[in-house]
Amino acid sequence: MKIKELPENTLQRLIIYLKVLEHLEKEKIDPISSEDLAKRCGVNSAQLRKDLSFVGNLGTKGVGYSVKSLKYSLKKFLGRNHEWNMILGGINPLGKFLLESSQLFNEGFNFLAIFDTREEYIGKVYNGLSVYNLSQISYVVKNIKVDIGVITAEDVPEVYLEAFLKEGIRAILNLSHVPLFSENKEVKIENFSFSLILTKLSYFLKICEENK
Amino acid sequence: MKIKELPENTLQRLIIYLKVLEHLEKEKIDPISSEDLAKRCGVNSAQLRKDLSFVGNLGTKGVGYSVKSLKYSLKKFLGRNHEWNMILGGINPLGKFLLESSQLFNEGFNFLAIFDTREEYIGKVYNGLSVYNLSQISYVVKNIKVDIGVITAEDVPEVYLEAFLKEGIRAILNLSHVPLFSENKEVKIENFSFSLILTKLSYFLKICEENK
DNA sequence: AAGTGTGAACTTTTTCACAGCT
DNA sequence: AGCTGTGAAAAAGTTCACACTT
Repeated sequence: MKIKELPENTLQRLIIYLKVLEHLEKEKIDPISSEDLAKRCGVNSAQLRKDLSFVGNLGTKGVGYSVKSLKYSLKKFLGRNHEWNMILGGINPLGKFLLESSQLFNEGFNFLAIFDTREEYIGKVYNGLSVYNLSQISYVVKNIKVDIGVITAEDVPEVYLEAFLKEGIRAILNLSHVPLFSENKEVKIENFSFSLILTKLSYFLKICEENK
Repeated sequence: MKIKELPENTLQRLIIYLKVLEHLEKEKIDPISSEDLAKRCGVNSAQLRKDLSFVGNLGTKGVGYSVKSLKYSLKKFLGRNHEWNMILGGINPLGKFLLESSQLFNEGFNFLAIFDTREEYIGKVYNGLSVYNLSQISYVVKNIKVDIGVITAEDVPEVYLEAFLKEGIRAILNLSHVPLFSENKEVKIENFSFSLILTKLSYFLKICEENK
């Protein structure tokens, strides 16, 4: 059944289901029906069941889903059942925030090193990690398997991307203000910025104002 | 032509086009063809032209698009041609980062007040703004038009949501770890967390490993 | 000659509705 | 009786391909 490729939107929703389930565990609601869970996730129940069918046959007919085991299945399916090694490109307030985030650490996303291109930052230590010169990345990364490269640098984000890809890093989170892309289909780049998501809201507000 | 409603994915892409155009302005490339711009935005040219057709007839046949005027049209269409007032719910490292972000400020997203439910934070000042008790929100917000409510609180994000909605705030950015939804179609809630976007990458990496 | 704007064809995603299990 | 899992139908989104403008 896993032949069909997972649509991007389904992936996004599966992650939301997981987040809501993690929250639900504390409320001792168990089992939960697709109807109930769907409502808490802002989707309809057919959608939720179809989405979950990509993961497997997880429910019990006539009963619903076990919160605990559904959460476990989703975590495993999403690759969140073990840890991932990350490096940071560019040290700045956002980078510092991520380095210090216990939430990310607890979810298995660990930073191993920091890189920067600006001389004045090389050698400084943040959250127990040294800042290395980006040009030295090959040496630093030689003995560790880096899974994810996070770019926070605002000056030359594309230089960090290039360096990361050259090291064979396939998964990139780009948090700079300029979206980055790669022709290479083996590489996955996620672009995010707060102004991007706030602009979605500003569009919504503009439409609201027009309809008055 | 504006009769048809804008698909969510089109909105997201329009914002990316805007971001790339802003970057492009510095490179003095002008005019630009849909082919060229599309490549820089990770989409195909038909998609880009179709997306832009929601905004209007912006190009010149046989020539392409003026970078400057396309940027301007997009900004206006997306509601980014003026300022928006925001309030923050919950003071913590992420909240502090957002308050201090000059990027957001420069793009017209301004924080006006901070709210929290925890006594020990009330009265403190961050980036020139006082922290008010959430229960006092009606008084504080009485004379200002709040456009966007940003929730960073990790303890009881739903309490902040409820308070914001009661004040008539229609646009919510929820950065807590638990996704929030509203039945009310007049309200737009954007849910985001770094672990959500990193989980997209962890899924990608898991699939990569399986195919080896 | 070059490149937009857009109906029409195609593809993907969502919703419906119900067979089938507990 | 209740609720899942899923084909089939409906809706939405993407790509094609070309008429048309500069």
